[in-house]
Amino acid sequence: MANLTAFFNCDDRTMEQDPALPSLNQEPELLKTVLNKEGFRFTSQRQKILDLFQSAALGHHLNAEEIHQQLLDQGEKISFSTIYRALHVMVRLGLLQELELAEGRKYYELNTPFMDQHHHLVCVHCGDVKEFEDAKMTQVGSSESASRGFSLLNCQFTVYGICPSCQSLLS
Amino acid sequence: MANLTAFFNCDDRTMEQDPALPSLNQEPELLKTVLNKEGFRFTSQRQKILDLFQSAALGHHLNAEEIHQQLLDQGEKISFSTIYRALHVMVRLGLLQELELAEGRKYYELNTPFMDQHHHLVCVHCGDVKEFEDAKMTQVGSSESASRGFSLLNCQFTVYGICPSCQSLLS
DNA sequence: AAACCTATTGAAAGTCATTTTCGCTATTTA
DNA sequence: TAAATAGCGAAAATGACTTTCAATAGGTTT
Repeated sequence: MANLTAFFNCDDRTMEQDPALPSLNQEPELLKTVLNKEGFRFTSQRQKILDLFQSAALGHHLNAEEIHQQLLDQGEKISFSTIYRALHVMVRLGLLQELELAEGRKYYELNTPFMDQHHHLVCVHCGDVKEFEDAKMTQVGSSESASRGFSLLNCQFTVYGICPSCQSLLS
Repeated sequence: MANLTAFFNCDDRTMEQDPALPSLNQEPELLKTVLNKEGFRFTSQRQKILDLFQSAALGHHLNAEEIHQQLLDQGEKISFSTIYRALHVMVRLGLLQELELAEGRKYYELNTPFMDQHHHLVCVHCGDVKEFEDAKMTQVGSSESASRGFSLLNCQFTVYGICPSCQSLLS
């Protein structure tokens, strides 16, 4: 069986990801509402983590280490366990999306409706990540999952290559 | 910087992935040839691991644990370090492809030319993985990498959802 | 075919991102 | 506002890989 922790490991509550994604950017109180609706509690740590994503450029991805560091930089002490737990809860609630950028660690970014979903072009040498959008991806993802009776949660297209500057370094 | 071990961590030899993929399925001696050409040695362990992939259905993916278990089942003792090292070498040589199926571990499968590349539909609940093909993926991957000057290594489209049987379990 | 060089192996120790445990604190709910 | 318990931080644990190192074996040379 799969071990997709961010989807299923928020303690033991059984709950499905909410298909109607709230637009948190506007409502300062919305995080509390969304959490409480599902029996989670609002905490300042969770708000601060979400704030990081909201103040970054849309589509910017962060990992646990970077979140920890950015909070330290702004004078907030927080433990890694809290960060990981908050990330899982927010993925579960559909606020964040978990990304596999093939670097041995997980990245997260604000979840966006399917139509705006973007994908990633990764340089395997320097780790640089470029984002791009292409409606064909979402089409293929939804038609493929529909044809097999899957209910679609999300889809990721990741292209691995070597960026121009690394190409010149390597040659 | 990225930590894509299978691309870059085969000891310290600097070598690029061979763009011309040999079709190993026919030639029993080819593994030795391919290894020796790049200064690697042919060993029975490497052959046995490759055999597992070749005897499985094309596109079947295995992780280190499964390889270890299957070899044990057929009476072969092998260490995990040997398995991981062999996998890295074979990815480096273009014989295998590394997959990120978002389950906290890496999967491998026989590498196929781009035109036959297939993608994955994963049930996040039971972990079941279906394969599918769609030429649009490769098109988008190569045009996107070309437009940014990246040299394309490979691309993976992974769709996450809930399979029909898990849907009925969960409802 | 024996000698030689060094890549590869297995066992065990080490890494590192993430998870869990547990006593204490803070948010909800009654 | 008190009782119930979700969430917190610190530290220990986990698990997938990696590395180390002495012994072995593939490939090459003589």
